Amino acid sequence: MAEETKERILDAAERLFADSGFSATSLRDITGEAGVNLASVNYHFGSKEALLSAILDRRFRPINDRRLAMLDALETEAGERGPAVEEIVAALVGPPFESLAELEHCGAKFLKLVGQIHSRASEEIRVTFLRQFDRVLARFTAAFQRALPDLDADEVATRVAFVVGAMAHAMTWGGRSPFASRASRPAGDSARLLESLIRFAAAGMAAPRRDPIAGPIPAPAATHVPAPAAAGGSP
Amino acid sequence: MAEETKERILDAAERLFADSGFSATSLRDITGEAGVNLASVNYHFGSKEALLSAILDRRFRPINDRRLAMLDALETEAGERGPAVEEIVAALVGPPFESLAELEHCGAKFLKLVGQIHSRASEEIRVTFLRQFDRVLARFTAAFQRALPDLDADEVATRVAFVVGAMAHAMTWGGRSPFASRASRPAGDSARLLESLIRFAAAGMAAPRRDPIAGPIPAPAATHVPAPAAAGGSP
DNA sequence: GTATGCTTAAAACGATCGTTTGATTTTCCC
DNA sequence: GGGAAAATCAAACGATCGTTTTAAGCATAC
Repeated sequence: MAEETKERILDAAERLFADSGFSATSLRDITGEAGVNLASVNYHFGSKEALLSAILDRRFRPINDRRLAMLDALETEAGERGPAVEEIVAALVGPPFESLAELEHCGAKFLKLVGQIHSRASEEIRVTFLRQFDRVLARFTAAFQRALPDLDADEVATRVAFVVGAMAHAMTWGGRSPFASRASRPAGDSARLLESLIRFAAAGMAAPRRDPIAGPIPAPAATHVPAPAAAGGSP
Repeated sequence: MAEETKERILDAAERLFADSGFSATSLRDITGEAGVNLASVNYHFGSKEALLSAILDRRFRPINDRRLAMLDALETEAGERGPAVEEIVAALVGPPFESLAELEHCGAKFLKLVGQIHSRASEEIRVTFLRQFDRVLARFTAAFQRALPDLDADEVATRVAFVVGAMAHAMTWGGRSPFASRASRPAGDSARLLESLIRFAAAGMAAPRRDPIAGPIPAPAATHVPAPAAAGGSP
């Protein structure tokens, strides 16, 4: 009954961290939900922080391995000119969604946790564990750079960050905006959500670069809008 | 010295919440940083949750007012056919970045807090305060729908969520991915970041819709990749 | 001057946190 | 079957949490 306890803790903690966040979830919540003793967490994992690392490691390692394997296959297949933008995007954002589909309800909450981690990422976690993302991001940024030679390196890195943000947000909220009052999207069509995300991200990555010739962008600052009168602007 | 204490609390709490998150920041951290007494928070705001609401309200109200004012101006100006996609995007994501520029260092940390809230949004906060986002998102979704008549309503809502995610991520991390080891982007070029975001988001919103004719998307599932061997795939 | 209303100050409250302890039970190999 | 190792258990530790209480400052109005 050794491994079972560890996995019960991992599952419960993954679910609770995703729902309520790391700091707001107590070890007593976790052990209560898992049906194990309070001291089991510190016995098996050493500390609460180490438990979080174990959760992330369990899910992220195969995801990142799969991302790199898909990118390898794409680059081998495409040969000289490199894979297309949409293919690279699919290799970057696809594996997390595949994990969602595989784990079905078991580990579905993990994706919410991913979104939380992407936006929080306490310093300790970042330096001790998430170093593997360096490798993944570097590989994908290089692939995008080759597919988009018109963009400078900074622009590519910035747009990759946009893709990661859109992905994390979609994972956390299932494609709906968090504040929309409408009922949330029915579960199960994560394939459709992934398809939409790939199209969106590929088009964004391939957007024309700034200042193809010159001149300021015609959009926001140009449109002079008087500041809204007082506060509380009703409907 | 009444208003000064309240604002010192708001400023310090905004900064600390943005850096460490809501649950991980104690009232003693806040009052220590602000140089005020511990009981001042509960005296002036009632509770820690109410303090967070006050912080969000102080910054979000003018931002959302400005978003709607810009959209109003765009729609008046464009007349029958409605504003362009890029203009709508600029009205949606521009105001938060303008607030960053105006507040400069004073309230710069607020954008990180925005990113945190967009990904966390504890239930109480969501239902009591952030209802105003319903109005904003409904208006902008309708504007996008008019500019992109080929897309169905679900697809528009999904893509708007992607834009919000990319924006929140950019606000939190300043356009760099959170796990990149490189030095963070020098502050001050938030205008460039905004410009990149507008281009990216506009292109993503205007991406061709799914299945212009038929057939599965050629990207992820099609590429058969053998699952990576064992765990621990080294560099 | 005293009284009144707002604000700050210091201290303590009960609750809950992550962690540790030491005894007890279970497991598994010889 | 006996015994060392691994795992679970109840209980408590010190620390810190959000909140409350009580008293002291300090203006202004009478």
